[in-house]
Amino acid sequence: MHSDGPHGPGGPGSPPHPASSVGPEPGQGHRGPVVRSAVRHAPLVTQVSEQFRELVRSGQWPVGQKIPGEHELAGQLGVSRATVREALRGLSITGLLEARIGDGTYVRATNEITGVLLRDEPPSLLEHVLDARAGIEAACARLAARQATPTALEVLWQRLDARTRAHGSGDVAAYARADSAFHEAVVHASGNPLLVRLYAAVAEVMEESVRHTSVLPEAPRTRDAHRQLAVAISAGDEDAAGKAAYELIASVKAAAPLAGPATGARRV
Amino acid sequence: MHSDGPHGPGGPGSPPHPASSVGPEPGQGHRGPVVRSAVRHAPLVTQVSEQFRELVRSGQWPVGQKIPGEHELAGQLGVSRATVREALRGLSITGLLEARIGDGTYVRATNEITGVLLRDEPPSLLEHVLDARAGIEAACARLAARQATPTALEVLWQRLDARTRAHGSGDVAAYARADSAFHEAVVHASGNPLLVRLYAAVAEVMEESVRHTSVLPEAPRTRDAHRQLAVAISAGDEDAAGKAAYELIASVKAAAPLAGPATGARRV
DNA sequence: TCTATGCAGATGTCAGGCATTTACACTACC
DNA sequence: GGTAGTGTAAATGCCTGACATCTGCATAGA
Repeated sequence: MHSDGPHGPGGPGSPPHPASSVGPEPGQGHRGPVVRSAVRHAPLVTQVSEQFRELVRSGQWPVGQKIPGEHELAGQLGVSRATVREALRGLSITGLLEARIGDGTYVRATNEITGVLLRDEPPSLLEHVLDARAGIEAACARLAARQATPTALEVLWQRLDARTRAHGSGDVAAYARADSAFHEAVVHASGNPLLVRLYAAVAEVMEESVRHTSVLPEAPRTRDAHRQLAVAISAGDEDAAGKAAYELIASVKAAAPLAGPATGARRV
Repeated sequence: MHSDGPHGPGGPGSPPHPASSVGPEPGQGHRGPVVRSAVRHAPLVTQVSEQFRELVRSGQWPVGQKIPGEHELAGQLGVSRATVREALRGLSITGLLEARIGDGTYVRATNEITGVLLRDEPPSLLEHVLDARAGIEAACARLAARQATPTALEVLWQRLDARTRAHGSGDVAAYARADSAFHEAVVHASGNPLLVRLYAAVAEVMEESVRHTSVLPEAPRTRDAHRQLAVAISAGDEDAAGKAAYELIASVKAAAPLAGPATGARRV
């Protein structure tokens, strides 16, 4: 070595052992809090960053919430503030978090791809988002029609039923959730993890675009479109499945003419 | 203020003025090197990070290349190493860069979404990537058939011609480029920036998956598929355009049966 | 020729400091 | 009573300087 000091790593009074996690429950991180002396340890920053990302993704740090301060996090994790800062900065640049000077750091998105998309093209016409969503869902629908497992099909129909029931109940929040769940079932039935991720990102961007969504009574055309989609997938008809996905979005557009970003839009 | 010191920002001997850029040509950064006292300045780290990202995206820092060291970057930009580190860390976490301890920092991807995808699901069956690509391209093809501008159509046919010529020439590299250019033209013709970004990401993932690509003579079916796609888009036939995009991928799959990731695959 | 060694340089981590901004409670004034 | 101004605590932003540790490479040795 080109330089030698009398004290251990981290200068005089090095921290004995990083311990404790950040979330509410102590000692149950992603894969343990922070391991410093593993046989082949990954950089500390990476571990810390991973931990934060897990907290965001798992919902322990919900979107919009203010997370603990840098000093506090550093203390809890037993690492220096610089390390925490680098980790947070990474997630900020990714778009997952957002640091506000003099205030604190807030959670901005759950999905990293969403973060990137939102950061670079915030307005992004709602029509573009809808078209992209339709395209990905159509692709998934085709794949699902070709190769969906029986289990996936069962889930699909269950979700469709739940969606119909939720619509009848009048509970808008429940209806919105059921609707999302149905569409996710379609995407998952494709069996393609890549498309699942891309869809999730686009869907989250859409959520962001139409935050002030007012759920209106859906048109019969829209309701039919949902059923047609499930039917086509179950029948294994690729072309029909793809077309149904597009018809679905078309029905939504017809019910809510688009005029620009953040226009009053309906649930799909 | 709760504490006051006799010296300026950054302790004794603060840097007089950040200057000079990082790239080969001095003084021509993204929008000037680093502006510290703007009327409403964004955080320095953000500016620096933006600058690095631009260098990656513009190709001044090509994929695979080792970028200058942190100390050097800090010196050139006139900021502290901590700031440079935070900026680099952000891009590392995103997947754009990759830091190797004791060695240096390397460029890993041009597209941030690609970086995220590669980081989380590195293996990702080649078939999944192909299907995702086909799905997005099909969606773009449908949109293009509906609303492509005359200019976009002209570009499309030009690229198809160029692709055919490149194939005849036998120059594999040129052929690969021409092929990519054609597909990009299809996607751009959709007029949807969101889909353009997603396609670029997936395409880059594919490049990574089939790095050792050996370009084989394309089957007649594949060549026809390319032409059919252009025809359908020009004719404004949505359904035909979508089907053509899928047929294109199907023809490639037929010519090169997939057995797993990194299987010898052909150019599409 | 092959192997061991040492050096230079890179990233990783830490500690501590001060600057700047913001939210919020408090006070004084109208 | 309501409003504008003020002050303070706490947060992020930025910097300095040091040391640890790893890696690539040139060099000296077997």
